[in-house]
Amino acid sequence: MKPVKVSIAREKLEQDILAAAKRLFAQRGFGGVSLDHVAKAVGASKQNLLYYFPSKEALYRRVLHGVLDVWLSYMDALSQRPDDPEQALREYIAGKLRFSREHPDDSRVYANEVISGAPIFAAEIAERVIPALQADVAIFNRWAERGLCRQVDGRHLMVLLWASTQVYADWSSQISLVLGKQELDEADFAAAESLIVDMVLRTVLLPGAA
Amino acid sequence: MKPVKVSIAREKLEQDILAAAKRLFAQRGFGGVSLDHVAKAVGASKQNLLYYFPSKEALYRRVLHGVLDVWLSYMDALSQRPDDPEQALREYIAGKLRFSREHPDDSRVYANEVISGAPIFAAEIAERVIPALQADVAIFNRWAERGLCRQVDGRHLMVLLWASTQVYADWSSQISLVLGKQELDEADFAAAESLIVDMVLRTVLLPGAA
DNA sequence: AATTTGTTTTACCAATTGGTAAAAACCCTA
DNA sequence: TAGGGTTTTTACCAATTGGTAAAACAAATT
Repeated sequence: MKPVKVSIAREKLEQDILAAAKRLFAQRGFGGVSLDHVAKAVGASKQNLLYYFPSKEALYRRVLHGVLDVWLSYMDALSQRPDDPEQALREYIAGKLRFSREHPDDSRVYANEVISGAPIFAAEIAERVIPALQADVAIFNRWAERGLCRQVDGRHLMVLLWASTQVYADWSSQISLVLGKQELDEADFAAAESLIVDMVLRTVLLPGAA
Repeated sequence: MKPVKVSIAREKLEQDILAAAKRLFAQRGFGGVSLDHVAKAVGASKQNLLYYFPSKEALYRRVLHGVLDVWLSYMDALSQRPDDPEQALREYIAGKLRFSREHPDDSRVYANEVISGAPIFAAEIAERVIPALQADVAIFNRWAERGLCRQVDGRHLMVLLWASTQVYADWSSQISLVLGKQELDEADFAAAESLIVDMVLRTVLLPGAA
């Protein structure tokens, strides 16, 4: 078994291509991006790009795979605090909003794929996202059973959490218009976080809890 | 001033083209759709299509314009009940979810445009959506002033309402996976509505109110 | 220095892209 | 039924699309 040797230069160009492709796919979707766009964005030739990624779909899959890695890495906050729903939810929401802030293009690529009906990534979503989600839902249900929180449909609650946090990445252009500024800043994300946390805790926590 | 005479056939084909274009733009975005796709979908030739719509962008603008009409028509529920926040919000949420259910492609076309940064429709969004939104926010603020509801940032609340209702159109493929069914049905929308209404009312209504 | 391996460039390709020009067919009314 | 306007078809076009084949170049190994 030969060790896979990869030169620094190769690694770098490959990463550059992936980064440029992510930005373009986020903005224009799969169909709106040509290999030539991506190649020009990194100062390489289309044929050189095709040496690294054998087809446009292969490139897209690689981008999407990386996006899903990032997306999922922000999703395991619930399991970190299995006995404290309030803190767990606070951290989950904060994490998801941080994802929107730090990785808006990842969010947009993902959103584009999902809006299109996930023609290419349905299988991987089913294999990787759904189990992660079901784990989170299970945590909810355990809290409810133990009397730590109210009974709510965890699946719809998760959908609502995704929607209300990722909208600050995917819809940032429109939200900027709404807020009357060029782009969203820290204060906007803080305001969003406090509203979402407030809503979710009011809904999920027991009336008695402070 | 000649009366604009339009034959039935013409009207029909034009509407067919717009409908097919909407479906395709919803699924693949602007860049992912070719005039030939649209033409084939309605059984016409590309050149015939270009007789009705002089360019691809013109077609897209017409589709988007219609989408915005529909989108806005579901947005004025708040002003209908200026003295009853609870009922107004219930109806607003119900209406927005109905929009997601009845016009998912409109929602997706709009989402695609916004995710792309609204390159073509930023001006029209600023002219038509933002005023409508500001009117809604003003209604909120008046309620709060009159002591009918709690003080919340109406702009972020509206964003949250858009996000949590439209996600049931734009992300229906993923939500279906989450719920383990082929497509969303009435019960799913009812569950979503009850959760969203519950959350929003808990957040917006005064503690004293029933 | 020669050879192997890895990378980039040059030269193509057929199909598709958005769009134009003009001829042909259609339809209504005088 | 002839004419005029409306709609559709035919015939193009240059540019771009994703992709292939092979030659040229570069880097490491012997």
